[in-house]
Amino acid sequence: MSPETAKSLETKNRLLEGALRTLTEQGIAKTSARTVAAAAGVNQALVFYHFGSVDELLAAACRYGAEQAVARYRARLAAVTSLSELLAVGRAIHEEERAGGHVALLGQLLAGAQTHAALGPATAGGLQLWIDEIEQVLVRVLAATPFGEFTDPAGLARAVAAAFVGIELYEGVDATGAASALDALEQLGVLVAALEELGPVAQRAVRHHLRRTARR
Amino acid sequence: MSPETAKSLETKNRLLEGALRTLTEQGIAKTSARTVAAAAGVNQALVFYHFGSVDELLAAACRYGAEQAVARYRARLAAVTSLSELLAVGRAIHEEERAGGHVALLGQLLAGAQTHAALGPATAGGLQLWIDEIEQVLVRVLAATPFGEFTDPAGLARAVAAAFVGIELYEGVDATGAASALDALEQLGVLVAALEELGPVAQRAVRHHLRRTARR
DNA sequence: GTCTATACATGGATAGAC
DNA sequence: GTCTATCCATGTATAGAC
Repeated sequence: MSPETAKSLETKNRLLEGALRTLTEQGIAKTSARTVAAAAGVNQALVFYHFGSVDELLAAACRYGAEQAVARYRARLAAVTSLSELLAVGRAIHEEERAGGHVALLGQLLAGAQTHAALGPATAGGLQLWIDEIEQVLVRVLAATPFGEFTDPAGLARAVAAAFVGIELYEGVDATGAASALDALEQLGVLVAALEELGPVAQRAVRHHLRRTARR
Repeated sequence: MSPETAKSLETKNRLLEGALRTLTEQGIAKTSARTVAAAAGVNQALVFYHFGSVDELLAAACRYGAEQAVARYRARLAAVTSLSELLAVGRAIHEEERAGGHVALLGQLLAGAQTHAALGPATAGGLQLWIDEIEQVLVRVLAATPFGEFTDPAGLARAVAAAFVGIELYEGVDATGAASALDALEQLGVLVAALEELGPVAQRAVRHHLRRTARR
């Protein structure tokens, strides 16, 4: 669009950061041009000058925030080589998210997308960044199990991402409940990890049984 | 409180229904005393007269709506006897939710609870109704598998409920993605169902292996 | 090009009419 | 007891100052 002077970029960045802070701390219901501008320390009308509308600012903030968040965890996810490790990393991310709230932010935008049509594609895009990372991990991890050929990493990655968003939102109203949910999933991970470690003979038997009964 | 005249109850009910309609159709961001009252066909100020504040109305609507929704599915959940059946019922519920949106409504309230403190307990309570139902099913279903003794139905029920809320919200911005997520989970259900049908000898072997490696 | 002052719309809440 | 008219706060958007 414009040549993007330093001053303009500075203000835009302040607004993006302000939008993220407001969304995570106040939620979509309390996010407005005024509240965001207050968090950013700039005049309220600059939202409209630089982004056209509140929705477009939020859409931009979504992309901006999701990229940052995913980049933050990318290395750790790339190091995962088993399902139980994936669960452990998920748990660690959850702990950080308690403070950062980047995932719950997607929940806020998902909720807002209901009315603010412009948020739909942006939020889907932000979630997609997570999905892509998770899918890569799942492809790697599932190939090592007897279940690899019966699972769909692309679909599962979507399920995992959406589920994680749900759990992060849930954590906001019942921290104990969310903790027990993650505990249970971790336990489930240990279970599957144990199956991963079945001897080669048993693995072949399971695989054979699955091929007969679990035809997709 | 008051003797609850017929007229008062009528207005309250209209407001509760109006709140549910507004939350599902417009989302938490567009839900206000005015929009709810418009949907209910009553004067805006009646929200405050009958419920004290918008938040208290939403909290009441949450209880009201969650009870209705859970009652609607209770019989079907009670009939579930296996994991794959549970997944199938979950899928069927999702299809109905596309129209009804009772679960996505919990997502909206979860998002709103961030700021509107009064919504937190109410939403947690609404979710709890779902969790209780799911937990009962899981207790029943898991006992029949070789994994029963290594899983925590209470925690898993929370994980399942939160995940389902996340997927319903996700469906709002990417229907195809949500469908593939559910497909993948269904496929996973078939997989586990196949393991359920391992012969008794193999089941004992798996169980034995788990006892050694998956000590909780 | 960047931002402020200002106009107009919507939302929350209550004093007082019926 | 039930509800309406009305007030003030908050939100969106733009016309015009710098």
